[in-house]
Amino acid sequence: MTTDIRLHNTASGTKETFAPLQPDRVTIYVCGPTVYNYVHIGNARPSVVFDVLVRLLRTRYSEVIYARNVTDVDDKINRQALANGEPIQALADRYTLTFEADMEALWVLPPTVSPRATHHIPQIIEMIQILIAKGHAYAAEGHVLFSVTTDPAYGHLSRRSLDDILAGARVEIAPYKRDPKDFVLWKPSTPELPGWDSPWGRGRPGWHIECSAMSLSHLGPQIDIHGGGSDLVFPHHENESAQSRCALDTERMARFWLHNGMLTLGSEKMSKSVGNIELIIDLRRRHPPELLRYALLSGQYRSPLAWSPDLLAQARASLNRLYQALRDVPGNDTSIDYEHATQWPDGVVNALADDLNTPAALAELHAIASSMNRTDEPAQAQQLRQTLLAGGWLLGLLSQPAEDWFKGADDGVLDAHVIDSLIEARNEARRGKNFQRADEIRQELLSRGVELEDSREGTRWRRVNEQD
RNA sequence: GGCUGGGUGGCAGAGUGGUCAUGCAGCGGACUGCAACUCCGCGUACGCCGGUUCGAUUCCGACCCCAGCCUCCA
Repeated sequence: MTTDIRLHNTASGTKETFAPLQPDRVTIYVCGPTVYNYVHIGNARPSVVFDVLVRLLRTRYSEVIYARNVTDVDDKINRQALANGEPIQALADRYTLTFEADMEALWVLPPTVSPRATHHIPQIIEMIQILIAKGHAYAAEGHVLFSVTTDPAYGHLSRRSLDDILAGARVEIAPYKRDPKDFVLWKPSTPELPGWDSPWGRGRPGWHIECSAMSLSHLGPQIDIHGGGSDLVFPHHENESAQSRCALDTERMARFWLHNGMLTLGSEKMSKSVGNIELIIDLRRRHPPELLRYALLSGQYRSPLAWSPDLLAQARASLNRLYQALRDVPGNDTSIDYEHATQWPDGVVNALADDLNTPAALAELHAIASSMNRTDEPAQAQQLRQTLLAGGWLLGLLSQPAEDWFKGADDGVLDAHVIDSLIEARNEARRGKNFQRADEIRQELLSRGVELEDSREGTRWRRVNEQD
């Protein structure tokens, strides 16, 4: 009897037991980045969090179709391209590639499909036409707008009434809108901007309709899970839901709406507009990517997470402990295919099944590591090692050899051969009881970022990163 | 102002109506030439005020504080 997967559904505000629409097939859509710059670590949270969810789902369901889109037509992209003096598409392509490289570095498995908005213009136009035909949208002055008052369920996701939304309106209302709350499905483009011919003239899609069309194209009219950052609940997901339901005559767009909390830096949401961001590409230069991933998973996904140097230092120490256990029980298991493993550690699975409780899951990894450290039965130690690695796989952690974690990339200052020869010199001194000389060498190595450990099997070393 | 979510020990962060989270840091011990690693043991906690209860950090109410969102590209 496997534990039910329970997920917090934004639409209901409660944890619900997960069951897909089809018994053995799960569809999941997550809003990816708008590619107009390098992404920051806050942008990576949904990718990492939903990567863990997909890993968990894949242990239970034979087919998990995961779509994570790329928004590659957007006014921010247009502005940035203009500022750079480069073609818009070139800029979008470039940052799509850097985003994918960042995700790969964070050990995020590639989604099943990574649809791009510009590849779905016909589907977007078709969806808009359906909405117009059904009376849910109208064209005005080259724009097409969604008429929110035609959707009785509008507001169901963010749980606010139309009155609440109106009361909060703080922007100038365009004259062509029938209702202040109506939002854009299509807008006209000037000749220098990206545009496509449409029944309403040359233009480009609004942000929300892109996701509705891509989700429909790849996953169908109703999906099991829709994920994204909590800042997308309103208006983005509310609008997406309205478009999809109204165009497709479905009761719900997604069975489950999942939203991750924001990363904060300096007690405020990490965001480009505020300027308090840490780009992944910069963080990767200073820290092992796995450490960044551990840090992201150290908090429950719905809570805000304060990004700080201390968070990284603690992630480093925690990973040291896990890898230390693996280092003490070497195994030849690099070729194991965890996607086909049959045994997953119950503690980790149960923690993740409870609304992706990654902190509890990490605690389970530490419990397994402690058992490994305590046992003196080699067979049991090996079994625990496999368990730890399987649990680590679920979280997307611990999939590199322990030696690689501790020794890291050659930093160009002190290569491994030099370190090994210094260690040999020190051990020669130790054998001659010249402890003063031995300690000098150890201190010399430490000052260059290498810490030694004398174990029964010999002397080991690891790099200590003062940049965490 | 409205709508969400949250306030746990030095830090991060789970969880529970009455025994333990976990990691880091700290303290004592074992191991070690000394360290490191590891092991054993220890400590400090549930924002505030009421209520329910034999008993509340956990349930209920008020209050205070914090974060996110409040649309057409912030």
